[in-house]
Amino acid sequence: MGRFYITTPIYYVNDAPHVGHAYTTLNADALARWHRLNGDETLFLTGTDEHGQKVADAAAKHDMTPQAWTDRTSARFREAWDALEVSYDDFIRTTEPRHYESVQKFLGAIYENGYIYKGVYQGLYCVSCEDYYTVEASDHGNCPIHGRPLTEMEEENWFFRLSAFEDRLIEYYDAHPGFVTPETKRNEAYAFIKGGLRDISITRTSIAWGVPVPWDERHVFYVWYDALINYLTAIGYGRDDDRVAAWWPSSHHLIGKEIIRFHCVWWPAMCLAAGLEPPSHVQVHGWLLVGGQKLSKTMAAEGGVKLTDIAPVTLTEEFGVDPLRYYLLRETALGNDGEFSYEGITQRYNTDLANNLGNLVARVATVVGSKCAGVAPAPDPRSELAAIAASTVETAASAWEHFAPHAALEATWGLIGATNAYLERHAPWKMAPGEPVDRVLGDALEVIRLVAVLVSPAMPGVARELWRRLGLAGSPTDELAHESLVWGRYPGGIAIEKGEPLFPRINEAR
RNA sequence: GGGGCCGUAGCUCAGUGGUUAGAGCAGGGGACUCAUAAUCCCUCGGUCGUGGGUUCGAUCCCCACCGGCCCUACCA
Repeated sequence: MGRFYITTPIYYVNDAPHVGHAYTTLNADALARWHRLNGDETLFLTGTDEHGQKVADAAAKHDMTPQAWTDRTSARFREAWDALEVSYDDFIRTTEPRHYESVQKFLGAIYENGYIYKGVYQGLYCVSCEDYYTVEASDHGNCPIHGRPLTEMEEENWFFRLSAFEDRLIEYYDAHPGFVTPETKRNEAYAFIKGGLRDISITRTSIAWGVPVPWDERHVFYVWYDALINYLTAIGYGRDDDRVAAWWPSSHHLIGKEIIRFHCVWWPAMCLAAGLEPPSHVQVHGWLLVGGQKLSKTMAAEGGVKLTDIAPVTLTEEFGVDPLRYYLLRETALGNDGEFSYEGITQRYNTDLANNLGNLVARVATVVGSKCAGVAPAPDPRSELAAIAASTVETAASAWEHFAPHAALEATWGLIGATNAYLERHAPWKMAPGEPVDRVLGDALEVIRLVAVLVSPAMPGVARELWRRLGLAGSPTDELAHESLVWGRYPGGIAIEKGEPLFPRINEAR
């Protein structure tokens, strides 16, 4: 038993919560739930990034103060996560006083350590991006993102001496092989560092909506530099050193591949500059790409649908919260790009959830009803399923430890499949009531109990419902995994509930 | 311009310097009828993008090319 501190990126409030945000957040949630189940002291942090010119502009457009505006837009994320049963322990907003305090202390420490200096930034500026581009990065003098002409500008800025950390970053990477996973992403970051680092400008005078620079009131910190520090704010940086010391060594950042630079290069360098160890682990995930006919047809007016156009709620209305969670976790290995499609989620729902798990529960309940008068028998301690269950638990546990929810679920469905086959072989529905029937059905019920616990990080609602139908008191997460994920704990002798189909099949090819 | 990733069965993806390259789904056949027209068993199916090279031997290593994609310093 240890500690597990997992974070998502903080989401930019101007975006509406979409499936991409949900993908990251739900993976973090499942990992957090697994670790709690194992008795680890767990801290799961998410939140919103609320500074920058774009936020100030959006607020002005709605005739609101930036604070009032972000109060509203930040709440959308909380609501989305609550609807998806995301069990965050802390929701941080970069506009909170605690964050201002930590940012100023953290960057103040870097300043005092001599890694921040004043310079003049000269370059081609894009007003929409609020950023500069080099001539090479520009599109013939136009912004590569917005296509607008870039203007030549000069601004006095404070710079972070990133270039001073090349060697120390390389050393850190060499000494911590698991710092960034998967390995291909680690190599990407490593190669970038080896390629040479330039100093980066970290303040702005042209913007007011940000954290003031403590030693130069005319400046505010540029959004990214304040945003990263949220991971430390939440554990009390600058306010509670003991808490930082307790949690920071167990930190895991879950991020999308587009922000590798910030998390795998800048952020560890910033930590070193402030006199702190870098975070212990960054887990990078890939992107969900929209595929399939359904989404493209119905949701794209013109051009392709973007994942960012899809709100998680519209999917939960159609499939339910747990099936959506299952699909996002099961379909794609964390770290790889994956495909997100209407057809894909429908297929996962029908095959894995309805046909395999849901049908297993239904058929077992029916036979218990007809052969055991609805009273559950106990499992056989020496059942052939016991060994399969044990290896399933081992595989799943190892997968969760390695940030591989899809593998944990895959293993669990292997056990479900073995149990369906086991029933086929013994055909309890053909046997006369008695001890042999009881053994077979008790074994199947025990598998369902184990499955309830095993799927609880991914599908907490389904886990609770399975538990209830089995006639068990409390919830599947009341006991720690090492106690509950052991063959033979199902007591039997209790009335079970048949209930409606857990996952009614989705027919028709919509 | 620079850097990187990917291309393996109809689909989504695993995988390893060495005997017959795997899974799930889809397809085909059979069994069963407890169950959500579900389940179980068997089965079809791949010149591992193309062309070279290294090697006793490459899908896996190197080079080039073709095709798709990403990053280039604020969109999960």
